[in-house]
Amino acid sequence: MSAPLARTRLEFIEVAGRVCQTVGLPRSVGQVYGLLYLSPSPLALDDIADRLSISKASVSTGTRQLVAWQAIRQVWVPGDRRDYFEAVGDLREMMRSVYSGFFSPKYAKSERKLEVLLATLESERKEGIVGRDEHDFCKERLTHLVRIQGRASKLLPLLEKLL
Amino acid sequence: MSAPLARTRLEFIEVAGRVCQTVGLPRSVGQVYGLLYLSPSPLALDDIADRLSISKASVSTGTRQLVAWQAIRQVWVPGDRRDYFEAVGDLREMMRSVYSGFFSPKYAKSERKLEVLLATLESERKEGIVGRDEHDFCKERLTHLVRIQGRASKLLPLLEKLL
DNA sequence: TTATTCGTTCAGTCGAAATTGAACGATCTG
DNA sequence: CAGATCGTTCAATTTCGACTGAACGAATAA
Repeated sequence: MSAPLARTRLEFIEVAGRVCQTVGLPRSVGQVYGLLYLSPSPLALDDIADRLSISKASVSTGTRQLVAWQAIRQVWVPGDRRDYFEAVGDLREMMRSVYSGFFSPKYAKSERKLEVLLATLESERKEGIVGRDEHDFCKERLTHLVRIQGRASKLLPLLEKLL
Repeated sequence: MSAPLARTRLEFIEVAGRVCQTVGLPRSVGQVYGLLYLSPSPLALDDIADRLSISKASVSTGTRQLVAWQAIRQVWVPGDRRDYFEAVGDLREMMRSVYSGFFSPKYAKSERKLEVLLATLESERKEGIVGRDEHDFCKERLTHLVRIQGRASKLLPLLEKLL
């Protein structure tokens, strides 16, 4: 049994859940993080499940996700063998790990993909599958993408520092 | 009847679709844009539907979305009363409008929400619903979010220029 | 006028992902 | 040792939203 959550925290949890949902992440992940972010003391897994009225299974998977992103950390509470969690105060660590674990691989992949596409385009030009005009047009557009994406790959790490 | 698409364009369409999907946008939107981006000449709505093998309904909603974002534009082809579409070559226009039409409102909303939450927290403190410790802790975390989000709102427009 | 063509809208379907409840292994307790 | 507690896993379910087909109004053509 624990004191009910203040409206401030309830609404924050709601917002965090919605934010996650609109970004394509499970709502429960946002709720767990929202709860922990405004929690002065660490919470155990069943506390989280109770307070959010969601299943322990969701909390289990959610916390694992958040731990992997370093958005929360697992802390040990003497005299209790349950797992406690607390939110990481500084969000930069989280953003860094989310970037390097999620965005960075995607960018690398798309970068390679663009190169492959340009090569394909050339070979298709040689085989006469695409005409000269179409080839020139596509090449220009694809190289434009390569330029943009090159700049982005330089800018994003910088952004992470400025934030 | 129209010439089949070269493998370059097919694969590009696939990539564009996947990218949209991972960002939480409909795959069809990405496909439409991908097709148009590598299209030397404008395409009509049924052309798009045929080449992508998706329904006209999807294309209709997709193009409307993309037009709103200024990612594509509607062009008029003399002698044909159908709507033709072409991709906007320079992506900066698109990013600007996507930012001001999608991200910016969200940011403004969340900013307001944070202020409201801070006010709620104060009143709940006055009513004794939250103790002093909890109040201080939550206030610190919330103001931290306000700081970050303030910096973000300044940085994003800058990023749009640098890209 | 009637018959087509074009694009949009809307209710219904479908699939993918989130969430759940139950079962399980592991670890502590009495 | 038996009993209880804790966290994870997995199959089943629910939920959510993209996608579709059909119906519709508007605009053109015959």
